[in-house]
Amino acid sequence: MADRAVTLQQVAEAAGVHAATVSRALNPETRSKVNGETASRILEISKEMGYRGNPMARALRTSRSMTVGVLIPDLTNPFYPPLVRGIDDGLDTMGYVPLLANSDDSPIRELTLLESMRDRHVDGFIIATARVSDPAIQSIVAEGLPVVLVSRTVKGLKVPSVTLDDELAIEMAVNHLVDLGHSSIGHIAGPQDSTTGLMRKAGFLRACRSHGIKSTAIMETTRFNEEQGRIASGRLLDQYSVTAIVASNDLIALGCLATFAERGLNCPKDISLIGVNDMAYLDRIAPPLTTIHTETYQMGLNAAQLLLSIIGGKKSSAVESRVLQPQLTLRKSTDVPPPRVKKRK
Amino acid sequence: MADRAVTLQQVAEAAGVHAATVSRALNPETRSKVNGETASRILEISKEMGYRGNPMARALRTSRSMTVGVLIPDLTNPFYPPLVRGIDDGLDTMGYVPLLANSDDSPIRELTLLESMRDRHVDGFIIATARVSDPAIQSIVAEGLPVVLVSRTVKGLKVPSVTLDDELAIEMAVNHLVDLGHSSIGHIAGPQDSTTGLMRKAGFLRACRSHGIKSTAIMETTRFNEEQGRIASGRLLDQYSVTAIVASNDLIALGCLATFAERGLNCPKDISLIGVNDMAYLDRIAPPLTTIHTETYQMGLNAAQLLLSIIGGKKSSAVESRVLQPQLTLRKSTDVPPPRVKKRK
DNA sequence: TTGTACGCGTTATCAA
DNA sequence: TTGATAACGCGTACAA
Repeated sequence: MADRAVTLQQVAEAAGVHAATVSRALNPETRSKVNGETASRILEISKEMGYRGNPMARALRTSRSMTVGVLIPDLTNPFYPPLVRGIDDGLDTMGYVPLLANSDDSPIRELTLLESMRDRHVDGFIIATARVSDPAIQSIVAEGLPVVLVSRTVKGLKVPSVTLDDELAIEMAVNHLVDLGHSSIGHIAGPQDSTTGLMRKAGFLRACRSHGIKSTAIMETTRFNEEQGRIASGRLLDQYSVTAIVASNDLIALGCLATFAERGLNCPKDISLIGVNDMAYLDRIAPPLTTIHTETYQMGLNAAQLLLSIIGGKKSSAVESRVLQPQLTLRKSTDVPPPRVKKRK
Repeated sequence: MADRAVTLQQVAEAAGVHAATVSRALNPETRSKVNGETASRILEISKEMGYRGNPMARALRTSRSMTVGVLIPDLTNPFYPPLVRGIDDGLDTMGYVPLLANSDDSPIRELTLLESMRDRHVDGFIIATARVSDPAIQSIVAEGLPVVLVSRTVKGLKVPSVTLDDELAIEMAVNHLVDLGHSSIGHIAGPQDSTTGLMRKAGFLRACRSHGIKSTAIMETTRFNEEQGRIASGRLLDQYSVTAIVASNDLIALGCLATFAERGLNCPKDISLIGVNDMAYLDRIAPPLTTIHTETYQMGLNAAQLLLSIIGGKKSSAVESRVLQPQLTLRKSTDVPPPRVKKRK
């Protein structure tokens, strides 16, 4: 049963022509250079024989592996599965295959992974682990390899990217809270070495300013996760008296909810909360989380499309980055502020 | 900046030896066949020159691609990210890289993907999409390619696998409910063309029998998802009067909760619910879901290890499958049955 | 339109 | 212990 792979040579012999002719006939790009009849005959024979071609030989010859390196922080972070799924589906349309790896947000691991993928001769990269300053990515870009950044970008690096309008996202969140009547609003900011954390904090500051409310109640986290969110929100509540919190993302928001529970705070009656991303199953938690929706799947799909266009020959500097629009998703974690705010000091 | 890859030839010239010698020196397996001094000299020079090697050329020559095909139903199903992460980490230890693809539980897509991966000369497969009868997988196995099944298996196919003890999992669920005093227990079974759905239903029947309770309140779904769970649980409640439901997995349990909400049923006061897998963030929903915990990450890690041992030369028939032990995780969706059960007929 | 010849970068086999 | 040589399977100038 275990036939060894059929080779071009064998097809050629069976068809009574030279291997080169078979190669030309099988490649759509060069098929025109071969007699129509013989071409279709070869096509038929190769199909009969179950010819598949050897991707290694082809890759060695063309130095194109038909693979793409996909780098994300951590697949078990619920933000990424839809993103990766979008990338997968996008790459699949052109016969490309992703080489997926998790960096756990470690710069050295990112470097290792990037180099390992480069050594495997991937045709390009889709990177979701970018930091504001990221030498590893810069060096990959400097080598001239096709790169698309997704979700996060590198400051000052001119590379195509697909991102959420992070500033706008937070502004929408603040606007929503202000509309409800809040004026003491806190922010749990994400890591400031990522553009998402950075831009969202900037958005918070700008929105507060535009509403004329002072915005000192800010705590930063070092990771976008629940634990960090729990700790930071605890510190925030220790130091400030706020009626609402804008979390830099949903995971951090989940941490805030944990803090609320610890302190017997009812959300949204005592305090309102809003997150960013609208990760899966947030509508099922208690309380269902109001959040800013991100089209994560589309983000991945777009990233794949951009990269494919670059691999296809388009100058990297000529492809324009895409910025996805955030969308307010109302649920139950935000409400009007409680009647009276008790000051701590 | 964009140096073209350093080749074996170039290192050889720089070291004043033949390329073959460099090859031998660089490969740990053959290093003993080369003079110790020259070996270390070559090693040093190659490091200096930043020699990386060309995986395509190597693969062409050795017909080993250092890649593994990983097939799952759908990455956005929360069960899979930890599984894939385990696989990733397991493969990474030996320098292998996963080629990930989603089948969406479509048999034809599974076939296409499997063939496409085979054509890419992956060194083996880790498959999480198996159906009870699965010709595509059988033919891959028949071709002699290394395969490890994970989570689900193919009936009658002698292939190493890593699975949960599905029957036991459901038995534990039923036992828990019986301990609480329930005697009218329903089951939302998963798809019966997957061993998980099948075995879990069998476990349900067996457990009921052992407790001497009749177990006719069973509804089957065609997919392991929330929507199907919602529909099936609706039908179950229309036809039977039960005080508790065992869902074949957590997603289905989520669907049950949706039905409860629709009908104004309080869980667990009016009806108890228990799921399987303990997917992420189930402790945050309302009510926190009691479930049977699965070590999903370990499952993936183990699968990778088994596959690597086969690729490493171990006879597939000689590696023993692993069966993971389920674990009852108590939360808030199960309680004693309501005082009086109103019969419908 | 088709065939020839070579090379992509390695590794394996043989001689030396 | 090392060097020479072939071969893995394919694509592509170039010649015919």
